[in-house]
Amino acid sequence: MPEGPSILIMKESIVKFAGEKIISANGNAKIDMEKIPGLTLEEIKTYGKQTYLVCGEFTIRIHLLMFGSYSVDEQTKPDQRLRLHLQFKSGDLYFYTCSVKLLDREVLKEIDWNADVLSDDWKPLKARKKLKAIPDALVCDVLLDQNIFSGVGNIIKNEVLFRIGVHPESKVGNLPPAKLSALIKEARDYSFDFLKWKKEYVLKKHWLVHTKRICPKCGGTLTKKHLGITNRRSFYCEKDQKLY
DNA sequence: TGCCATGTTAAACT
DNA sequence: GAGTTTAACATGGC
Repeated sequence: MPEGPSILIMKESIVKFAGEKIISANGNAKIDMEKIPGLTLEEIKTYGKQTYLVCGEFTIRIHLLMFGSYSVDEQTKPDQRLRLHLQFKSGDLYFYTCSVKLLDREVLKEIDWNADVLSDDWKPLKARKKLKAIPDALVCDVLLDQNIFSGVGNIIKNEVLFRIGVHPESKVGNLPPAKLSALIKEARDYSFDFLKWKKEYVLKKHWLVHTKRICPKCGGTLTKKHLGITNRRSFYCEKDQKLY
C-alpha cells in the first residue's frame, strides 16, 4: 500500500477528524495510550511515507511500512490485530500493522519539508545539491533515500528510471546535467501520476516496467535484479536505459 | 503452498 | 563506540 502518494490518499480520508477531540485511544501499539484521550487532533501532516497526527504537545507518527493499513469509522480487522484506534465524536480511526510512535511535537521542527516530493514545499534545487554531494552513489539508491526524495518508493524508482532512460546502476556524478534535472523532475511528476492513477484504481495498469517482463519501448526482455546498497528489486531495459 | 514484496528499525555483529 | 549486517515485523497476492 504505502509509497508517498498512497499516504496522501490516506490523509484525505482521515482529515475529516482534524479539529476534533480524541475521546479514547487503544490498540497494541507500544505507546503511552493514557496520554492521548482529551487531546485535540489539530492537524494531520504527511512527510513522505510518514503521517503525523499533531495534537497538543505531542504528535503521533504513523508509518505503514510494507503491509500497513487503516480504516475509517469501521473496524475491519480482528481486535487482536488492531494497532491503534482513535475514537472521535464523529467517528473512529483504525490503524493496523504499522509503526506507531508518540513523539514530542518538537520533532516536526527537525524535518526537512523541502525533501517531500509531493509537497508544495518541495525544492528541486536542494535535492540537486544533496545529490552533488554523493557522486558515487547509484541512482537506484538515491531515489529511495528518504532524506532526498521523501515519499519515493520502489515502484516509483523503477518507473522514473525507465521514463528518463537511465540505468539503475548509473552513478549520480556521471549523469549529464540534463539527466540529473530529469531525474529530480520525474521523481515528483511520476509521484503525482501515481497519485492520480491510484485514486482511479488504475495504477498497476500504467506500470511500464515494474513487475513487467517485456520492454514497452523495444519489445526486448526486461532485466529483473536486486541492485545497490538498498538491494531492492529493479526492473529495467538494458537497451533503452543508458548506463552512465 | 511457499515465496516474496510498495519499508524501516533495532538488535547483533565486526 | 563506530560502522555494517541481519532479523524482526506480519499481510496478502501470485
